[in-house]
Amino acid sequence: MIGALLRMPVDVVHRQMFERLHEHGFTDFDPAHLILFQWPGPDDTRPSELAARLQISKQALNYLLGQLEQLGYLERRPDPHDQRGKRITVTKRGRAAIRVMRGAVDEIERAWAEQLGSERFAQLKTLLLTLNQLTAAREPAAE
Amino acid sequence: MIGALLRMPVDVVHRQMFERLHEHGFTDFDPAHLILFQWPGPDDTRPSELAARLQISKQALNYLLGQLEQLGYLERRPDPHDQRGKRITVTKRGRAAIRVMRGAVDEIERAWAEQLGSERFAQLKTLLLTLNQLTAAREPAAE
DNA sequence: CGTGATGGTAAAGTGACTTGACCCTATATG
DNA sequence: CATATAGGGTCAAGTCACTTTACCATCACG
Repeated sequence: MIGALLRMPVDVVHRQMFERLHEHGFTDFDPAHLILFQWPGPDDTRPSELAARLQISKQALNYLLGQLEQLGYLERRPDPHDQRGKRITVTKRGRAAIRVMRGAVDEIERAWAEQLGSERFAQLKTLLLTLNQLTAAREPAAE
Repeated sequence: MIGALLRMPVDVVHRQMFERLHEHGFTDFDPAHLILFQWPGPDDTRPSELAARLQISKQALNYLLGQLEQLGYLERRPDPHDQRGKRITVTKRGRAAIRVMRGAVDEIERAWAEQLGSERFAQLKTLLLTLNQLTAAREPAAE
């Protein structure tokens, strides 16, 4: 049952993000694009590096990059240090969308802090953080 | 960043479940099937009711039910009280798989309780639970 | 009864992926 | 220097968990 307990807040965050994105006119942003903007975001990273981090194939990433480039959220430009490679650059529009998403998350956090009380909410965050660190220690991230 | 904090434990639970399922010979169980076995499980429910609960279309559910029936995890039998309807019945094999999944979750919970200390883990669960209740109150579940 | 709602299914389409094959450039080795 | 091998990226085709559309069968009701 802990699975549901954890899953539900994630859903709430996602819903809030899309609600706010929609309100701010980012109606072309798709749920599938979210994965790309997970912390710390795609700015100034190489596609293959990002694909590895996100645990999807280079092709799948490229497919999403193509959409997001066409929508004007980011650009793929040649890597100056490696003739083979590209680097992803988040555009102004992309940064604006990120701000909206971060704002939505902040909003949720404030609401939760208010409902739980700020010290209990701080506890929750600390507990989740240590849990992350503990399990991250046991499961070395893909290199 | 709270998104990542919440998402990661969910992933850990899923990975553990599939590891254990695999070890117990349920190698044909697919990640897509997981949604069907979310609490409280599909046993003795009608397909359309379950589809509504899971927020997917009746057709999508039926597609998954077909697979799981073929794999012997459950059966669709006519509803005795309604000639139109069916009822889902979890088979012996299905119940065995559920036991393995629940066991995997228990295992994770014990590990976390050990790492965080049992009273801090209890705190975490309580906090998540109240968070769920609070947000559930604000967002009435689909009827 | 018959009319509209409800439960289920068949068929076709969609889209986010995967696998496989390939090109180009970089790096290492003889 | 030459050549092999590895790494970064892309094109093409296939897969599969869905959705949309359309439809049949049964139920509840006036």
